[in-house]
Amino acid sequence: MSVRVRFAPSPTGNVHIGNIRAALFNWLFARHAGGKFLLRVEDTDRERSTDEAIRTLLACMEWLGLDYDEEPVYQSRQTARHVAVAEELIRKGAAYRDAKGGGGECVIFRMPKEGRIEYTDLVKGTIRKKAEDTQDFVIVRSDGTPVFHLANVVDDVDMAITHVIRGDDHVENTFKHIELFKAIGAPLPQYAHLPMIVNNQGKPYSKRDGAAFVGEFKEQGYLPEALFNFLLLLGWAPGDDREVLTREEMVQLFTLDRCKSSAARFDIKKLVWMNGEYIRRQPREVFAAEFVSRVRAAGLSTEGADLAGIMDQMQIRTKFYSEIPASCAYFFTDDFPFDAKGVEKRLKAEGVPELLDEVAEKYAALPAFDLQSTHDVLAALGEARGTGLGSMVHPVRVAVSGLTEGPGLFELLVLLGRDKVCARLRQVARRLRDGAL
RNA sequence: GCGCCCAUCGUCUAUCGGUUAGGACACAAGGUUUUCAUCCUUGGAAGCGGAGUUCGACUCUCCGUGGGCGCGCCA
Repeated sequence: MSVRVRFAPSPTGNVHIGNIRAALFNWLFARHAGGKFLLRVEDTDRERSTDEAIRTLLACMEWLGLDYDEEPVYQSRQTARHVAVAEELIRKGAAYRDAKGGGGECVIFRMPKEGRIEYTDLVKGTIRKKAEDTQDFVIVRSDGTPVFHLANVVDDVDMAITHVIRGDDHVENTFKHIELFKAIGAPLPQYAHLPMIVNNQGKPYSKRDGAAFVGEFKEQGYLPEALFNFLLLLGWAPGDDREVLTREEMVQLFTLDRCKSSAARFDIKKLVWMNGEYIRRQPREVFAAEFVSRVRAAGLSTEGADLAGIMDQMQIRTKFYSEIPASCAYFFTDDFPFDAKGVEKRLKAEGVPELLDEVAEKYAALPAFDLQSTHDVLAALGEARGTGLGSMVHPVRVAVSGLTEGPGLFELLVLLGRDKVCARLRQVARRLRDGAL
């Protein structure tokens, strides 16, 4: 029988990373097996399940490349079917009406009273429980609406789901679900329960622990491929030492028996590293497209700039695309901001304006303005003053870029070009004398 | 309280009875008295405790301990 799995989120307006990870594992499992990955929107909470919330959900899935097969099923449209199944269960004697709890009569499902219920979890192994430790439970509320367990199982039956891959927090529910499947007379799916993503305290990772929703990662400049890869490594490993994998490798290598059964802490530092790793590995055209669009979106013009040279320098040191305008503005405009600490530390020192003027003068007189010559001028000056190259480099860097970090200074100078460099050095010297910086 | 699940470096993990317990992130040092980053090299860093099974346990079993989850007319 061919594999059919589903992602069954209830749209709340935000998509939690723990949730999307379940989607990711389901997707990988389906793609690996050549089966179907289905989407079921559990929108029975009409308050929160707005059209907007559903759009957010779909957008997050698309962003991560989690494409689904067949039309999405909207659970709220299946209510009549759920209730009909409950009626059927009453007829079979598997459920009964009761009025003890709230208002009117609800429908309660009968759990076995003796023996044991057990199943083989594809990641956790055999899980069993004595029947006496289970209790009958409500499947239709007294207002006539179906409860999660019923809806979930009936939909899985109707969608012919073969494998239920979901969070750890459902291991207990599975006993109820199995009995429901049996009572309905439907074949049991196989189960796989994924460990949870937890915070430093071992509690389920939540918005209080940092970015917890897919949308936040997107806003903060994470690449979907990096997030995807990182989330996969939380609970799964290929078995060899590879960590950065292509989507194809993931699909090919993914199996549930390689999933871990213990919870994983969310370590943002590794995600940050991985994001930089993905940016570095991107083909130049991809990086270039993103780079240019970020620069232009910040209102800067790339006219006349040595884009290829700049990108050579910047691709290896970019961790987030979102930081590009700030880290590169000085390449594209003379009106760039100065880092206050850098100014204080490198420019507000005795003799700096004179130094900058002198450098400008020497640079202007150079027969060729290149890596070697620009370096030699500063080296000679440092030598003459007995202060070394470092004390030349730092003020010049801040003067021409406003920043204390960036490409190697001489690479940076050549990329800017002699005219801009000299003009900026003189301008900064003037502003320093005028106390305007 | 009852039940279920889990337990390797600080973190993510490899190991499926025999390894100097490997890799990655992070950290530290060096290559690099021009920064940041990249790259390379090096370093420190782990089997929760106790029994048992076995010639031999990180690995299997049991008992503790710790943590998580479940026990809704929530999903």
